Amino acid sequence: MFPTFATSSNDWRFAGAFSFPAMTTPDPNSLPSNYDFAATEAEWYSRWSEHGVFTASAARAAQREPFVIVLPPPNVTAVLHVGHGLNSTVQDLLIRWRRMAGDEALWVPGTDHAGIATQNVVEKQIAVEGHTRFDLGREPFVERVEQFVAQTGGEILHQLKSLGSSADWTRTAYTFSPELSVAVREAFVRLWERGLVYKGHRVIHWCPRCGTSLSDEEAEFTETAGKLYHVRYLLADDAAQSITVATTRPETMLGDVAVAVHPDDARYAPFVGREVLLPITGVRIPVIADSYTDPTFGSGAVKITPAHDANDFDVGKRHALSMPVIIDADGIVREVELAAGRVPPSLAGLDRFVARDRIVELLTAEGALVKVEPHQHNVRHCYRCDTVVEPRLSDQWFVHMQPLAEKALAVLRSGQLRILPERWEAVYVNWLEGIRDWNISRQIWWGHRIPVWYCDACSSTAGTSTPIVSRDPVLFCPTCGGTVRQDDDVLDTWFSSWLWPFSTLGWPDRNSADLKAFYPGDVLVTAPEILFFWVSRMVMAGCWFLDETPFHTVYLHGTVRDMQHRKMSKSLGNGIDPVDVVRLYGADALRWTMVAGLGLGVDVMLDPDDLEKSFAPGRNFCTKLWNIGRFLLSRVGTEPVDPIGVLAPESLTAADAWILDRLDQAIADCDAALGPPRPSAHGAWTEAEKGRGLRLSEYAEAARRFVWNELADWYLESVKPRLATEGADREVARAVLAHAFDGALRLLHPIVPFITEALWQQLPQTPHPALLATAAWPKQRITRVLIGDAFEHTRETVQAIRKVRAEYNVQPGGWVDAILVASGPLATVLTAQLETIGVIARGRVVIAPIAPTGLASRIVLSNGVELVVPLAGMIDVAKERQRLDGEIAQLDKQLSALDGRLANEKFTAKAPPELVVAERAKAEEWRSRLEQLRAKLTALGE
RNA sequence: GGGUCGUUAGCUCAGUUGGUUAGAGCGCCACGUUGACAUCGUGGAGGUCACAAGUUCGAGUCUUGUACGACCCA
Repeated sequence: MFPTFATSSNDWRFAGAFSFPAMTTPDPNSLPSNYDFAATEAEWYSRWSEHGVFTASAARAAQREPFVIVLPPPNVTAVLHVGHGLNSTVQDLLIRWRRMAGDEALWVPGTDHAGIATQNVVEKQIAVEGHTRFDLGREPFVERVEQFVAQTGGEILHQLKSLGSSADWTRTAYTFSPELSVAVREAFVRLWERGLVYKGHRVIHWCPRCGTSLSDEEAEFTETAGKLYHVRYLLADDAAQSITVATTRPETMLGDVAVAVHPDDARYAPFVGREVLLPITGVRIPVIADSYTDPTFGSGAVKITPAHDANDFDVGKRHALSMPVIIDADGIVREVELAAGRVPPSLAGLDRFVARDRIVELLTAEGALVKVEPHQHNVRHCYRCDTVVEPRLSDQWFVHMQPLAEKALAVLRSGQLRILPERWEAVYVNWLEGIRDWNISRQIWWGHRIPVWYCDACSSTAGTSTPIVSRDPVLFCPTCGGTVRQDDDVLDTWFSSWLWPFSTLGWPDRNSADLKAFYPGDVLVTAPEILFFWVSRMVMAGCWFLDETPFHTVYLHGTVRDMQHRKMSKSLGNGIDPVDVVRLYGADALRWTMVAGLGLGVDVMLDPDDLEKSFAPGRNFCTKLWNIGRFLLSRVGTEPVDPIGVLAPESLTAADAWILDRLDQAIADCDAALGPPRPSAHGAWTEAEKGRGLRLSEYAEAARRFVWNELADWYLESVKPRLATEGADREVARAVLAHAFDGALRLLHPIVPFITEALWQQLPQTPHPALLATAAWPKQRITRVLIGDAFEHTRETVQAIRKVRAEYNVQPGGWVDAILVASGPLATVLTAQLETIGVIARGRVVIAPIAPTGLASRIVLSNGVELVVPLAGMIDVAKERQRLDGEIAQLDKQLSALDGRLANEKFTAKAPPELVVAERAKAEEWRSRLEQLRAKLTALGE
């Protein structure tokens, strides 16, 4: 059922062919002049699906190299945007490439339950009904979210199909499925058993709107124009003296427990150990010395609010200070904990930002506000709802990350893992080396409930509060048999997605066939934004739980931006809906546009206001390819062609040899741009191969150049007359034409799968193979038929004639006379080319041993041959002289530079000898050409 | 404040260990509908490789500094 791949055949065209019940072979002569991408894309996607092209097999993976990519799971409620389009195009390209190259290619798709994001969506829905989640209660709310997900979730996966994504949909996974939930609990329990999960009481990032804690990564910095308030705190024992502190958040002064100064700061030395009075409330707090204080910032004295600032929390711990909480979970100022007498009635119940304004007023009234300065600083915002994050003291679950980070660093250093572009490796290392513990508990309801239970009876009687941590639900206390209650918190969404590369393959079941066959995977394709959120955590999880990095390559692609270089986003309204693009221009046009513009790590610029212009490269390419195919196939016809391997070398023309050589070169260029697909030895990248491959735009350019600039522009033009005459040479031309186009379509298929499949089906193949999607990736010929560079002479001659024609505005239909002045072997080579040159350049071309005299346009070709185009009565002497003058001037300049270099003894002595020899030869060549040109100029003047 | 990187044609970018006359796509200019293709063809213009100094026979490429910019982290 699946193709075998020839290893030694010179003829890879049929190597991957496997027979299907005959498909209809429409007459290529009747291909419509306009490509119907909508119908074609729908038809071929369903045929690929029907034939199981996308479905990988663990059994087959034993016989060949597996190649595995896991899709970064989009949020289950997400709608496709152009970033997803870019991301999945890259993955599909790689998967299709490796599938053709003979790997057992597996692309695992799926979605993420996206705890906070999804909960927010449903909360907004019920808000319309005038309710909060608390009105509904936990279980009904979760049911409501489940319903919502069941009804609308996963739509994005269907949208991905319209882009041609060849993911294995039979393996579609979901981070909140029963199977993956098992993996989540397993991971939590294992980390607990190793002492790496713990419950901590500390200041975390709190989103008052979402009502939950956030990890460091989820609280994003935004540059904000704020104010720096300088507030005077009077000494308790001497109201004549004071300390001024600087703060950006005056409302937190209600929770101040100290003023800290640097121990070496002489200005404040006399105050240390004494007390100051908090303005407004009059609470007495000590002045302490702590080296955390930066004496150069603000006044050099800083207020300490341990419950509402992570750094202050550390200071508070060091000095055993109390930690009053004065802002509650909703962001309201009040006496929450240990704060009796700290919040005046006039401020209690106010929102934190309203309270800030009121406090500033009160401070001003009291005369405690010294000054206010404008101040640029970074403020953390919730990555889900953009609310300003409130640092808040609370109980949370953490993972102690350092042991995991060490493993993730080790695999990078050993070369088992690489990141492209390589500069991101430094960022990765930097982050892992300074890793902080991961807050994994969230105070929301939508997510994996933390697998921890408490027995109230035991903790009150025995005085132990040891939680019961379990893989399976706990119904009764194992100690006393009493009732238990489960921890209310759920796990961070990323705690399930960090297991994605193996939880989707059946882990923790070590005997899972998929896990054995497909772990570890190969490439992870994503944007740099989630390097820490997801990528590095997956590496840590893979290394920790399975002792192997989950992939050997991380490919970080650029971001899609608009013409002002702004990231495309819903809020800016500058997004592009890929579904629109597919509807207007087709998936292939979208894919080509993105891939062609995708330099390594480079952002893709698209104009949301001008889709036509933005996607013109892809649309134009597809149109051109369709026209090439339509014309070429109509000329080749439906009769079977000879396999290229059976053609006698001597039956090939210079053009045949040239295009076959160009195809070999294109294959080599594409392979070099894409590969190597995996480390060649011992699972680790060598220094030499580490930075190579995944140059997608180079791959696209190499394939484009071949099919457009070489096959269509030159070979197809040159072969027209041969096809018009019945006979052996026509059969050679047909065979070469079919072979070259077949190779081009194979090279292009990973980028533009639909149009290439549709065209490929029209090739006259025997036996008729089934699908390009599973055909073999092209290989260079082992034996090259070399006929020198005869066809290059043709190309240069044609271009020279065209230049003369353009110069003198010869009508396209008009024919010109041209004489090639040549003798010896070169004359022989050119003689064989005269007809071809004539047809392409529309010239009556002859060879002559001596240049004819008289007025003519004369061009010296690089092979020394003089091209003479008489153009009777049309030659403009001034124009000819100007052209020759220009050429002579430039060549003269270059030659003097070269001569200067050769005259430099240091150069001839120190440069590599072969270079010196080459440069001397070049100088001679230029000198003789210069003489030729000067002779022409002289002749012109006579 | 720390880290990483960038600055090459009007725009977006290649340029792999220093060594041909620095390339591509798009855009621009001229001509053109010759029976595949105007979503196209042919020809052409356009760059002191940010700036300064250094190493070298030789620098877009290596070193240092300056300017501007981007991204990540605190």
